[in-house]
Amino acid sequence: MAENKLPEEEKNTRSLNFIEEIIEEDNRIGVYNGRVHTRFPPEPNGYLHIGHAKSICLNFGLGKKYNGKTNLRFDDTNPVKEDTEYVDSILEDVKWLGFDWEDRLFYASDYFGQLYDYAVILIRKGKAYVCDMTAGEIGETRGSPTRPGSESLFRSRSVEENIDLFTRMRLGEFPDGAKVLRAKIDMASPNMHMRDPVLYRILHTSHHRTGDQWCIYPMYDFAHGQSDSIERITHSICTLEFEVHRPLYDWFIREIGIYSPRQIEFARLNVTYTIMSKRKLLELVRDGNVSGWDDPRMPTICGLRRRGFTPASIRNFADIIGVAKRDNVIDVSLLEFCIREDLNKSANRLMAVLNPVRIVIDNYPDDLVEDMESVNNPEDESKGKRKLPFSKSLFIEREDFMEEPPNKFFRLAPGREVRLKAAYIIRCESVAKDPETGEIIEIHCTYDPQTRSGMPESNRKVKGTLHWVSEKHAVKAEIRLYDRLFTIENPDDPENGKTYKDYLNPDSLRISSAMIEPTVKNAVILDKYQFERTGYFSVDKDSTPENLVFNRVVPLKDSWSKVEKVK
RNA sequence: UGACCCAUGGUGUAACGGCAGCACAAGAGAUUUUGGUUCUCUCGGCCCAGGUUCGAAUCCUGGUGGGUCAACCA
Repeated sequence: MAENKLPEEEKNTRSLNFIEEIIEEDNRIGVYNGRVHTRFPPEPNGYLHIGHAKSICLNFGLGKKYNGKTNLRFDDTNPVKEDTEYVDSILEDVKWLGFDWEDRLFYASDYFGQLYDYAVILIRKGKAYVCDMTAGEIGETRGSPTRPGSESLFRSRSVEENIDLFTRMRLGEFPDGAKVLRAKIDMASPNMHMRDPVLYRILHTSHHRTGDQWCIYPMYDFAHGQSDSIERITHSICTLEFEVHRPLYDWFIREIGIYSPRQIEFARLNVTYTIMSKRKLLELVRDGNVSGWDDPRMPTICGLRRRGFTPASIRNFADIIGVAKRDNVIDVSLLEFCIREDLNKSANRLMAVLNPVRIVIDNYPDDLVEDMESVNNPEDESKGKRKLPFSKSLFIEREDFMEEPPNKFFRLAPGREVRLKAAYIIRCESVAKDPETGEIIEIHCTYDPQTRSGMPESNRKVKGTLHWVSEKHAVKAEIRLYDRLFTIENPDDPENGKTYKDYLNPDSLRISSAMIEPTVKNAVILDKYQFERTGYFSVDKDSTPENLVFNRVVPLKDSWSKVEKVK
């Protein structure tokens, strides 16, 4: 009993990350009456990636941990970039990751009316004004981080004039770019975001949800905090680059005089050998460097899903990497560890030969077929067993045979014995080669009938165990082998004169085929298997019953190839 | 030539003034009908300099290094 309790206790006493500390302190003081309400606020202008997954797991995880709630809100304030295609994919991805926003799906565009009223409040307080300068002029008069800006000539317009102009902006009397609404704060602030930021711009563009109802749209800064406020969010968690926005976030809430959530910033996720920037990801798709947003090499959620990652593995990854404020680059091997750990326990095993060479058991009866029994998953007895047809002519991996084996080679070689998993121990007697090329065509073996799995003699120790598949029963499938998309750890940090594109890995996709045991015929899209001794594979969406296609999620750990490389 | 943020093994992340721990990676061994899994072990760290203190990774000061900020993007 007491022992059963231990892991539970450990879990509860696990140290808190800095956000949890803030929340617990807020709860202790009673700032939000012990209420915890978070939100995940994507802009629907692209597909979600593993970095978003970190944020999703964080926000929904916090909601769950503190018996609170988590909203899904689309930050859709820029109709130029946004589209329902992205809304749909985001909905699907969050759901797939295993999170539920229940009845709390919101859009910043739901609040356009309210936001407009907030702007009017600021105007009436003399805290906002309509400015006629061009974008260029506003930029020039903003100054620089080290030099104060200068005030707009329109800064002193009367409240009445501002109300009139803002109303007419909304009515569509002015063309795009003619006027903006600006906050009246401080053009000399050391924080650039406080130098009379733009609140509203004129955009005669149809919005994916509000259509042509509006021709002025709020900027991020004017929409985000107020949306949080409207939804009674307690802790508004975002990434580090918004840290300098926080004074402005608080300024709007205070000046408008509404409920105040608390913005907290954490360091975004980076992973080695890939990129996380939406813009660059989009370029890869547009330039055809990958097949699409869901290319299995992409760090997108849909890419990882297609590759064969499980929601649990990604959630676990997000949990393990932690949350802090310092910049970080997570080693991709940690992600690989997470999916291996999950699939090792959940994926059934299959015999699949990726690079086949024929072996003939010379002393095995020509037409005999025996059913060999093999466990589906040694980690999970409940997964049962299956039958593998065995016959005279088989395939094994070409790499599992060497004519002149080095020291620690435990596999098949002339005169050597190995075990065929779940079947017999065989001995290599001779090798048939192509007289022209010298390539091995056939390996001739003999088997020991007393060593069939389960028989007493089968306990004989041999150095190696190989996977195999019966030639006439084998099912051929297409195999897609993936490697990292980039050749350097941090493609975002290229050498002088180069860009991330210069580091694209030309071998990130290798298409091959495999001979697989007949059980594989039952495989359907997204099914995951461990191909014995080689790796984890997932059925691709291109797969059909006649033409199976597998993605390699990740290879098995391979300490032999390491030994080989050292030589 | 500014403001703000950050700094713990190779990579991440703990420590709340009291023995620097965990995970991944790396290395060694045991087990194994997967060179997988599992188990054991090893390697390796507080950016620097002062100060406060009986005692500092932790607090203070000053350096150094890194990041963010000058879209009518989010």
